[in-house]
Formats: sequence, C-alpha cells, structure tokens
Amino acid sequence: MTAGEVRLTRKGQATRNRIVAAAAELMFVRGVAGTSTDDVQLAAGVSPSQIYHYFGDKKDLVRAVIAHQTDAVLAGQQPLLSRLDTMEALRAWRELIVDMQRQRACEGGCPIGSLGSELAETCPEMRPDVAAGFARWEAAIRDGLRTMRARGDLRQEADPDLLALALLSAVQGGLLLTQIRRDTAALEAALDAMLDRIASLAP
Amino acid sequence: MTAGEVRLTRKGQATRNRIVAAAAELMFVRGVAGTSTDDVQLAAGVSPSQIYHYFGDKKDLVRAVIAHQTDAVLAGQQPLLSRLDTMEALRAWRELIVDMQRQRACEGGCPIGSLGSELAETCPEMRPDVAAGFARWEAAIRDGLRTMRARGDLRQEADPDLLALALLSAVQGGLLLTQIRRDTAALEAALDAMLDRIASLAP
DNA sequence: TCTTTTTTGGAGTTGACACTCCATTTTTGT
DNA sequence: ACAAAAATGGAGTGTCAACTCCAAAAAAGA
Repeated sequence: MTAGEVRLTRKGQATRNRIVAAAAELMFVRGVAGTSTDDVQLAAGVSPSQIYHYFGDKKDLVRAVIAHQTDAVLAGQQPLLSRLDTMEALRAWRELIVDMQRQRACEGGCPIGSLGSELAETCPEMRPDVAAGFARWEAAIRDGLRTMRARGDLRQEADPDLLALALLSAVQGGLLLTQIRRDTAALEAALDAMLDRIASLAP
Repeated sequence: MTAGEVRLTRKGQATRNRIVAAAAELMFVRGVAGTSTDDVQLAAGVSPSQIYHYFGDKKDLVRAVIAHQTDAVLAGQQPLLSRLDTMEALRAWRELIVDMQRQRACEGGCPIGSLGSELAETCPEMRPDVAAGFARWEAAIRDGLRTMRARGDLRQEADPDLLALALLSAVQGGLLLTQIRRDTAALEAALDAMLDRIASLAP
C-alpha cells in the first residue's frame, strides 16, 4: 500500500489479503486499539514479522482495513444499493440493513462508522480515508434519489443531496443506538421516519 | 463509586471530581484507550496513586466518566430539552446542537456516542451505563413529543416514542458524519429532515 | 488535644505491545 | 538449472501503561 512497495507474488498477495481480512474482523469486534498485531498474526496464521513485510506500520494496516470494510459494506448491499431509485427499493434496502443487524445480534454497529468514531480524533490523518468510504456510500444513495427526482417521483423542491446525507445519518445513528441497546428498534424507527419523509415528498 | 467505598471528605470529593472532569475531557478528545492514567494524573494535578484511591481501576473511572458526560450533555441542552413540546422549541434545539458543533469546529462528535461506540464491544459490562445515558436523553425528547400529541399538535396516529428514537438516531448519525467530515451539513440535513417529518404529522 | 481516618506523594513492578533483525525457505525470471 | 527477489519464522528490544506499596501529611471526631 505504501508508495515504493516491492511487487507482490500471487502468494504474497494472498497473505496480504489474509492479514487485512483478519485485522478487519478483529478490529470490528474489539476496536483498533483493542487489536494487537499479535492478535492479527494469530488469526491470519502468519509469523510475527509478516505484517511488517506487507505494511509499514500498524497505521498502514488500519488504512487497508478501512478500504476493505468500505468495499465489504457496499458489496453487502448490492445490488439494491446501486438502484435506490424507487420507494420499493428503498424499503427493501431498509429491510436488508435491519436484517443484517438482527443476524449479528446487533453487535458491532457499522464497520465504517465504528472505525470513524475511534479514529477521527486519535488518528486525524486517517479521517479522510473514512470520509472517502462514507462518500462512496452517500454517492450511491444520492444517485438513486436524483434519479427519482429526475423521473418526477420527487418534487422539484426536494433536494436529493441533502436527503441522501440525512438518510445516511439516520442509518449511522440508528446503527449506533441499535448496537448499544442490542435492539433494532432505533434503526427501524430512524429508517422508517426518514423513508416516510422521502415518500411525503412525492408530487 | 464502588459499593463499600469509605466516605469522602469535602476535599476528597473535590479531588475525585477533578479527576473525573480531567478524564472526561481527555477521553472525549483522545478516546478511552488513548488516555492513560498518567495523562489523567497530570491533567488533574494529582499524584499517581490518587486515582486508585478513588477508583478501583480504570474501568471504574470510565464508568464515572460516562455518568459525568451524560449529565454534561443534558445540562448543556437545558432549558430547551425539558420543553421540546412545540415545533419552535424543536427548531431552537436544532440550532443549539448545530451551533455547539460549530463552536468546537466539528471535533469530537457526541460525548456519549463516542464512548458508546468505543466501549460497546470492548467493555460489554459498560454498555448498560451508556444505554442508561441515552435513555435519559431519549426520555426528555419523548416527553416533549408526547405533550405535543396530547395537546393535539400531532395526529393520533403519530407515535411519539418512535419519533423520539428516530430523532435521537438522527442526532447521533448527524454528529458522527459531522465529526468525520468536519462539516455540519450532515447534522443539519438529518435534523431538518426529521423535524420536517414531525411537522408533517400535525393534524 | 489526641486518636483515627482519610488524603497524598512517589518509587517500583509486571506485563503487553509495536516494531526490528537476521537467517532460511520459497518463488520468479532467464 | 541458477541467480535474484520475495516470503517466512522466530527470537529479541525498548517503551509505555496499568496497577501496587508504603510511608508521610492533613483532616475529622471525641
């Protein structure tokens, strides 16, 4: 990931991926600070020095984890996420997100949001990485809402960009409260209220 | 704070408060894991052993910090928070929250939410403490909305309890995105959308 | 005042964690 | 096959953080 990294063989690439995947899983559950490089080594089944062969330092690894989790979150919401341009699609997406939380017993919150909250002030240099992850998510939502407005499913006064930001905020807040309460009620209430708001903006 | 703690003199109480306040400030900025007991000692101007005289261990101190931050957040929103029973009051409260973030340059997010996100999985035994903090906040919002409905400012079908949960979620998500983007747009969009939703539920 | 309890200071201990070094094995490219 | 480059194993290092101990000072209560 660092600039002048030597090139990787297929085996090296696989090992690197294994390290990132293991680190992502551990950091999702225990947080970045709560995950030691030893933990990652053990989980990935690599020897102690491997991490520093593939990553400059722990921060470098965390950066890779942020990118990995962003990809995973967006992929987990496909194909719905790229077609959020009807109320039906939005409602189906709402169900998907709520179901995902239920399946993991409301543990862990949002993989991107948790990283963001932990790193925003402690590692300011990584804040842009998290922001970029959120931007990709936001863009997908925004595209759907823009399509709705262009098609005439939303009134002209409705601002799809602001609604997308508000909807993503609702998801994040709902996920946080859901994680802390161990109950999806907050996530459902937040999403339903926001989707009802959008529905009320039909012509 | 622990059960069988010996009783404190006035001076002891003051020292304890100084430790909690210093720890709260540091943990708000650097996170719990990023704040060492040495840091707290220095900031509070106490000798190294003081913390363990007043608190059993670091977790005990964190518990006190959660309670302290909950009090601080609720106090900072008074007197508006206890009278959120008109749209005007809700809009004024929205301004207050946004202004507070602006004043701190969007740094730090929600004092309760940040703690919750960091501790929910790493220290499961403290999750109920955070949940209790949120519950107090939620209750204040809920009371206002219930009053609105009882007075007839909200339709009978409107569920004040769900709306309160959704509104708190919007605040939390908005604060998180605001912290990461260093821009209050997300918080404003989330709050405005949720308040518009509530306004649309007038008879 | 005089005993008891609380508060304070500071040195010390233990363990964990990020990171390094170097030798060995495996893979690559010719 | 054979040099060069990459991947791996494992021992080791220095730092820092949580927590302990004990003795001295200050306050409380009688």
